[in-house]
Amino acid sequence: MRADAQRNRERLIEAAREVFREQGYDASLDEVAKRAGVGAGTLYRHFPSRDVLMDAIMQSWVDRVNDSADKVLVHEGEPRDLLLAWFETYVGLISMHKGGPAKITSAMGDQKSPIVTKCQTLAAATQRVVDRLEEEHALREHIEAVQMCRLVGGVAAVADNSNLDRAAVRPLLEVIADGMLV
Amino acid sequence: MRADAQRNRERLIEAAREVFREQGYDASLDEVAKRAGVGAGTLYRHFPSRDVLMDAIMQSWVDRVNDSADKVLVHEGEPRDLLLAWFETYVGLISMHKGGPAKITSAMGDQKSPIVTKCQTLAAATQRVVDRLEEEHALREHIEAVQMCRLVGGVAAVADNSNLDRAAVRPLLEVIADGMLV
DNA sequence: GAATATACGGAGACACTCTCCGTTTGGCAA
DNA sequence: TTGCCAAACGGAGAGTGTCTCCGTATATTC
Repeated sequence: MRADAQRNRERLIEAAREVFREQGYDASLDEVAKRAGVGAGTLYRHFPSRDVLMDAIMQSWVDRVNDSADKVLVHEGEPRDLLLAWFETYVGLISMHKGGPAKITSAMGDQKSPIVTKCQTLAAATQRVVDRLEEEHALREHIEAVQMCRLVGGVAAVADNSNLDRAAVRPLLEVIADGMLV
Repeated sequence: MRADAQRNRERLIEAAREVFREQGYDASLDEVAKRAGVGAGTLYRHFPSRDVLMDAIMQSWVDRVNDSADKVLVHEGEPRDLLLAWFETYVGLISMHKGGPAKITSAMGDQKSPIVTKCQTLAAATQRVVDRLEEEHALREHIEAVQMCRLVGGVAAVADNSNLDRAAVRPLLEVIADGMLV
């Protein structure tokens, strides 16, 4: 890749991160291009769709997901606490941008989505939590990581849309946890 | 209201019903106006926003919600079956249009939403189910109807976005039910 | 330093929302 | 029945956003 192309790509990602954080996932892409100081054509050449741009933004996020799972899994204690800690972490991770929860959760399981890799990262991290709980025989049968992602993602999407705070989300997560634990 | 205004209003609702069913909640409103054979101005005079139009479409739906709750409540049997029957009914009711689940669920609890009345109808129907289950002492403590609506609505939204079928939704609803029952 | 592939920029086509205002019409009073 | 006018209509067009096309500029290679 040419040096100027590389530079523009990075500027665009940085600008998009800013704009999306300020205005949510629906922000104008022309605004992103303008803020990056490039033409609209340049943006669309690098990132043919909003989703591809989103995916690029989230590179550093992948590391954060894995770190968070590590952190949750070192905690010793009740399975219920572990599971709830992961749920709250999960909600936090997918709620970085307005509209994020719905976007990510609806891509969950769709192999053709531009953000598959992100979903797989999340699913894999959740799988680690599931594995741990299964070792401890704490989970009911037939509970799969993808179901966890969908349920918790659904709650996160509702919370995102309705501007619910942590306190309102907690009991919803508790219901899900209680429905999954023996 | 003048006779022509009344007629146009009805035509618009009918056209919107069609267009939204075909193209989802995001369909073009100009298309609705065109299909109804009226100008855009007429549409916006009758229905200042998409939500107000949505609300009008759903008039007949209110009756359906109440009928459905009646039907579910006559069934004798295990509390779990009753609850799951209501959940599946609920998902069906809010999934009539693409984008409906997210729309309805995010308006749940927002007093300023143009579709409050619809949400209240749903919440009231759910409350009837909650009341029945509480009579039977089948529910855990601190379970509220609005939480049920949010959880089940979240699942419905995910299913809507990801095109999940009934079979994939069922286990998610079971987790929620098990998390709520004693 | 010339040649060439690569990338840039932004004008503009297209789509959608919503408003404004000149025109038309339904309904009532005489 | 007629004439009036408030009520309602329609659609052009302004505002905003998406995305493409292609003439121009520049990084890289030899």
